Amino acid sequence: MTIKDIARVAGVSVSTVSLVLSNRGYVSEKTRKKVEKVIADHNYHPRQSARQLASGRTGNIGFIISDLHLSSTEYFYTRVLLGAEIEARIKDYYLLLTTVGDSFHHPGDTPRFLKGRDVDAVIVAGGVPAKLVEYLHQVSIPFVLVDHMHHSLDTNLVLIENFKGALQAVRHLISQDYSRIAFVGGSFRHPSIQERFAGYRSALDEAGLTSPNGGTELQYLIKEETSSQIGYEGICTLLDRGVKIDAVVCGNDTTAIGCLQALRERNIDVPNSVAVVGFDDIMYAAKTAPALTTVHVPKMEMGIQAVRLVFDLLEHPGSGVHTRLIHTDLIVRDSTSKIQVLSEAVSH
Amino acid sequence: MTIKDIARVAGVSVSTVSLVLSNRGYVSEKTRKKVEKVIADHNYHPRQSARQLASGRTGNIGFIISDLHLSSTEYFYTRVLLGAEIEARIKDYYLLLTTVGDSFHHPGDTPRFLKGRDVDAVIVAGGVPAKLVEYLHQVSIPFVLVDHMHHSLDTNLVLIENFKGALQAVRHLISQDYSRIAFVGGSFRHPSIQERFAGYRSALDEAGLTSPNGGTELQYLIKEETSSQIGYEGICTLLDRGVKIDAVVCGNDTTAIGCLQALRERNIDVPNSVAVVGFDDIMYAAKTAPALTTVHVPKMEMGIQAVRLVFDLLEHPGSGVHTRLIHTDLIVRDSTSKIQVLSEAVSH
DNA sequence: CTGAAAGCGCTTACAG
DNA sequence: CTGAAAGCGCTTACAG
Repeated sequence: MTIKDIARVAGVSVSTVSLVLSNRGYVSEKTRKKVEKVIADHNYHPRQSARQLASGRTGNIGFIISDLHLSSTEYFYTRVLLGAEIEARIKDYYLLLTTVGDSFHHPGDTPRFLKGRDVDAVIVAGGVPAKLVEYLHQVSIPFVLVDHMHHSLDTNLVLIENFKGALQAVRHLISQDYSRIAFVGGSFRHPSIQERFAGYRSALDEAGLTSPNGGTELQYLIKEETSSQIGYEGICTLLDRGVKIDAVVCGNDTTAIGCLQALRERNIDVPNSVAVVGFDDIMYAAKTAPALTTVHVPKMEMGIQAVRLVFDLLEHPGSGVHTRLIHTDLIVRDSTSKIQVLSEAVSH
Repeated sequence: MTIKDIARVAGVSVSTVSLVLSNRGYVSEKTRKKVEKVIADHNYHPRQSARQLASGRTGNIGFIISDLHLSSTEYFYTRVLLGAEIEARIKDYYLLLTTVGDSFHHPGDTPRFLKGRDVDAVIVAGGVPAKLVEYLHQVSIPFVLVDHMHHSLDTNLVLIENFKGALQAVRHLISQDYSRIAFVGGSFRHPSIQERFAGYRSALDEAGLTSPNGGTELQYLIKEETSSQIGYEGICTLLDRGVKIDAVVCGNDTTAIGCLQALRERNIDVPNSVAVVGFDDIMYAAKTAPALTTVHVPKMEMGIQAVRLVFDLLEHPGSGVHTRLIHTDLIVRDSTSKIQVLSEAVSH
């Protein structure tokens, strides 16, 4: 079945069927109904490739994510992708997924959907090489960075309330009478981690808890990709230095899980001796022992907002760059609740 | 730049350029070189949509996964997807991802890439409604089921050595002097779990460990989707029944993590009082306390094999159905190693 | 081994 | 509000 067949059966021209299909232009109610019935009766679906070729639009959105993010420690961007997929489906767009390594050189590393221009726009999730962002900018394809920024280019963004989230987490710790609050985090060049760290410091300042030397003895900051390994090493390093801490704020949940592991191995009670706070609220955060207090980030919502922003860009070209902030919430669980009965399964 | 421009610059016909592009037919070495140079010089890439329309092929593979698998407890199929993506890229195919719910009715739930026939073939990862499989069969599109089967249809398959894996896991437990070996698993209708359970029972039979009443008092089998919650409840149920166990084999790692949590809360020492074995070797398996002994399943390899099988089907239509078995390996970690020094961080 | 030409199934000005 | 026709950029028999 082609559009021609539908036109013939419905007794109208091909143009009219096309107008009905794309839901545009002026078609009389009567004609529309008639055509729609024939389409439904024959279970007709236009061929995407023909539409693409004729219209010059692809109906695809490229989704770029780093190898590391997708394949190692992160259970974060998968959910962003899922949200994006669900939103894209509404407007009948397809998501074309690809991964990039930690270096980028055109054309060897250029995602193939960019070479053939098989996408109308691109979503970048998480950290990628700056050169890739510059390339996207240079070829002037509409694109959105999710949970990532370029140091100088002004781009469309979907960002998390990292600063506020960390601030609230530390305020919570302080309200629970913790005062020697450390920070452990990897991926320190990632803007989200930097902002979380900044929120942490502001909260300490605000409470007058900043130590004379700036509190650097309480900080373990590493450039490497965030992981549980870094949390493990972070705690061990601080303790081995003899630093007195009664709480630790982590760059994200994965890191916090490593902290919990190290504390467990050293028989340090959480939360009575040391409290632990994560960030992201990945699924495993609720499964740790004790269950992890963390800052909830609505990951699917990030994907949804990214796709909506893409549609806006496509519909209103030349409207400048836009930023959408994603709201966070502190989730208080057992890892920061000092007074508790041990060995009791209440989380179920 | 279009194929016409390339032909003009190279001084050949459009047909010749097309032949060079698709790397088919007979083109003289000299002509080929000449054309390839022009293509490279102008950084020309053919428009997919035009190729698709003219050839009748889409260059896309549909990837279907259930909502539950992608969005809840599973960190398994994401890796299968990644492997598939990497392999598809080699032949310049795109993967079109979609999720399906736990019921399926045509046409409401039909993935849109099937409606418009935007894919040449389909990969189904994990459990999906039987009706969806029947629909794929009925519209006679080439498709491969990964880690899943239909009860009566004969389809192309990529399967795990579940039986052998479970058999080896239990043999290992027996060699470590465990003898009261329980099985805890969800998704009991899923063929992989059934096979794992069958392997477990065969190993017990083989060792003469089967109890008079068939050992059902050692089994906790649930139809619900596999999760850590099920592992938690499974252990609690068995213990509350007063069943004596010294080891537990789980349907998968996620379930095993729930078991570990329950045992920890009841202050039952793992592995000295009870050993725990998982299946899948998800990333978190190495991060649990104690680290989880499990059966390694090469998840990316499953995706790679699925895509290769798809290509075979596309290249050799009518060659019947094929099954590819994915090899597994037992990974022995701390959760089954009775004699160990406690509180020592050796896994790093 | 190479070229001329039809055709894939749509969209989009344009004319009426 | 509707129709006729050009055109999107390729592939593929077919002829030579």
